[in-house]
Amino acid sequence: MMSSKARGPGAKSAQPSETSLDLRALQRTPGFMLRLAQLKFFEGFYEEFAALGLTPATYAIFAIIRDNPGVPPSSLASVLRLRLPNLIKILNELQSSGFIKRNRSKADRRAVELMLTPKGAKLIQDGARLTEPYNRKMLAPLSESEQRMLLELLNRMLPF
Amino acid sequence: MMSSKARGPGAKSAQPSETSLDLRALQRTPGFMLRLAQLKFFEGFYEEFAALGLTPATYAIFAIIRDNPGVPPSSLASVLRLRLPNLIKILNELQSSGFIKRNRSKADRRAVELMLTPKGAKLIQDGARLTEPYNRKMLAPLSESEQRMLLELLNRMLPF
DNA sequence: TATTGTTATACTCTATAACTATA
DNA sequence: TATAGTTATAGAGTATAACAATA
Repeated sequence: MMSSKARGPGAKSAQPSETSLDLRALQRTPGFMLRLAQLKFFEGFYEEFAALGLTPATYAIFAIIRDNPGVPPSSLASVLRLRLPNLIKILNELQSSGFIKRNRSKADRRAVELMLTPKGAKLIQDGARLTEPYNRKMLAPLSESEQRMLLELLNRMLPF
Repeated sequence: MMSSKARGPGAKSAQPSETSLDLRALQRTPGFMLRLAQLKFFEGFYEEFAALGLTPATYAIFAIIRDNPGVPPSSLASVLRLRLPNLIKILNELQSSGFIKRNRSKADRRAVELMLTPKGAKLIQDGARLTEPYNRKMLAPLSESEQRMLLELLNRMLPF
C-alpha cells in the first residue's frame, strides 16, 4: 500500500518529507517547486506581518508608492500583475483607512496620482524593519551566496 | 509625475520594463520575485497544456498517482499543499471523467487507494511529452547550468 | 473615438465546520 | 474516542463587462 519506489543510487538529496512518496518528477519541475516556495514565503509573511496588518499585496503597493510617489493605479496594477478593478478595491480600503491619498493630475484630469499619507509612510517603514529578519528566516536553508544567487536567477527570469 | 529615480551607478541589470518605475526594493524581495516567477510558469502552463485540459494542479495529481499507485487522498493533499476537501472535489471530477479510480483498502476500510485508469495514464503520458519543451521555454533566459542551479536552490529551500 | 479610473458582478481557489464510516 | 474521507458552505482572490469623466 502506498508503494514507495526506492531512490536511485545516485540520489543524494535531502530527507524524505513526512510520507515516503516518490516525488522526484515534481522535484524536477520548476513550476511546481516555485509554487511551493512561494507558498512558504506567503505563509511566513502572514505570520510575520500580521501584527501590522500588512499582506504581501499591500506591502508591495506601499513600497511602490513610497519609491514612486504619484504613480497611477494602472502602472501599479501592471507591475503587481493585478487587474485594475481588483487593485482599485484594495486602494479604496487603504484610502478609507487613511494610508494613501489620491490626487487628480492637473495635466490630465483623468489620471490619478497615488501618494502615501504620513500614516501610510509610517506603516511601510515599520514593515521594512521586519523585512530583513523575515527574509533571513525564509532563506535559512541557503548560504549567503546561494541566497544572492537565487535572487539573481529569479530577476533574470523576469522582464525587469 | 511618476517620478523615476535614476538607477544607481552600480546597477547593471536588465531592461527597465514597460514603465520606468523604481522597483529595486521589490527586486530585492525574494517572496515578490517568487510570486512573479510562479505566475509566469502558471500562465505559460495554461497556454501550453490547455489542449489537453490539464491544469498545474491536475498535472501534479496525475504525476503523483502515476509514481505512487494506491496513494491515499490525505497524502496527496499534504504533498500538494491542498486542503483535503478541495482536493476531494478535484478527485471527484477526475473520477467522473474516467481518469482515476478509487479502491477501498482491504486492510483499513476507511482508507482510499487512488489509481490511474488507462485513460488517465494516457493523459499524463501525453502531458509529460509537453513538459520538457515547456520548461525550456519558461527557463529560456537562463543557461543550462543556471537552470540546474535554480532547481537545486528551490529544492534545498523546501522540506523534501 | 480612445483612455483612465471605477463599479458591479461572476468565477475560481482556498478555508472551516460538520457529517459518515470505519477503527 | 480518533481517523480517513466526504459534503456543504463561506471567504478570498481573480476575471470580465459596462459605465463616467476626460482627452
